[in-house]
Amino acid sequence: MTQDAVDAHLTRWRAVLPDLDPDVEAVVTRMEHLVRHLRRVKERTLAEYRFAPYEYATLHALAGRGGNATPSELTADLTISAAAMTGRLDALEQRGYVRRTHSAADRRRVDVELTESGRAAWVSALNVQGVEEQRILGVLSEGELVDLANTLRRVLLVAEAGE
Amino acid sequence: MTQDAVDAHLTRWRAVLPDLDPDVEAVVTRMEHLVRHLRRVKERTLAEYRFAPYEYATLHALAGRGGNATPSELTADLTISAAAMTGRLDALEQRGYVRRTHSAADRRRVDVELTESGRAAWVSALNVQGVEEQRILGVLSEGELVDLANTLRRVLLVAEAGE
DNA sequence: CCATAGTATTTCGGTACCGAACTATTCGGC
DNA sequence: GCCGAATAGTTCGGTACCGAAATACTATGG
Repeated sequence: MTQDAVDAHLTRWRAVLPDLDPDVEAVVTRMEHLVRHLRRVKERTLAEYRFAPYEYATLHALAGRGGNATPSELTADLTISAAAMTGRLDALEQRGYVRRTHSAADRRRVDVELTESGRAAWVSALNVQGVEEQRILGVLSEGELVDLANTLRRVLLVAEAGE
Repeated sequence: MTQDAVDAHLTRWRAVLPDLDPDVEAVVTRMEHLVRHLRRVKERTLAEYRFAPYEYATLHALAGRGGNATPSELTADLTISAAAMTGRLDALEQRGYVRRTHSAADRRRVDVELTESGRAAWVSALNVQGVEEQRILGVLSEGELVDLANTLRRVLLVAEAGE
């Protein structure tokens, strides 16, 4: 079987740390590599659409809530600080992708709305998303892919339970 | 089968984007969640040892090279900018964890050396690493774990080939 | 050997982020 | 109804990062 970068990584580290479990380490490190790979490809794609990753992520979260949300909701969805969200919305408002209005019902709150131009920008970048995911996971058969998804669910449930 | 956070995520997004492949999306999103989960647990652990994540990562890279390396090597290993590495080494030198000396052979170069105190700090934090990885992957049998590692290798090889 | 090109590292200017302090508004108990 | 506690959002001070310019040195071609 051909070696990947993680096999090399493991060989190197086993010399320094003989005690680590090679299979556990291999699984964790491969997931880290795959996630980073997809993130990089995504960032390159977004750059073509003149998007910073955080700008796209914010529009994506807003679109996921139907184009209307409060800063708090977006802050929670993206797990960033409230201060960071203020900065992101300032920039997106500047570019005309979102609109902020004080809520009439509760004047502490702000309603963030995706503009037409914001939605158009999001969709155009979205349409090329997922291509790389399909490409790399396409090496697996449909059955293998489903098995993989189910195996990862079992692991994630343990992770979530330990929070 | 019990639902995890990703099942909920998928249900929510399929309403907005009917075209996405649920199995591909499930695998990718679960890997992202697992990697983030492990990163968070690790950061919490490191905080107990008064380590910022980037400080530990730098010592770890240095230890992985036997305790001696140049800033360029560490920069490449961690894929950060050279400027960032200068800042990290400044901080680590301040805390007495590394020592910088001008290389005698090539005076442009700097030799970074892990001090005794630096190695001790690294080892103490290292000893509790991997516990969470073992815990969540412990739900799989040894055979399932090996299968998972091999499946991910196949996927990662495709990712690496596409660079 | 000298000029030029190349390399290793640091410095500089600017950005996104976080936690904490602050402002404006609403809620809850008396 | 009023006052203190709670909540939504923004502002502020500080940090780690990046890309580019600067610095210091080494290699190379004539």
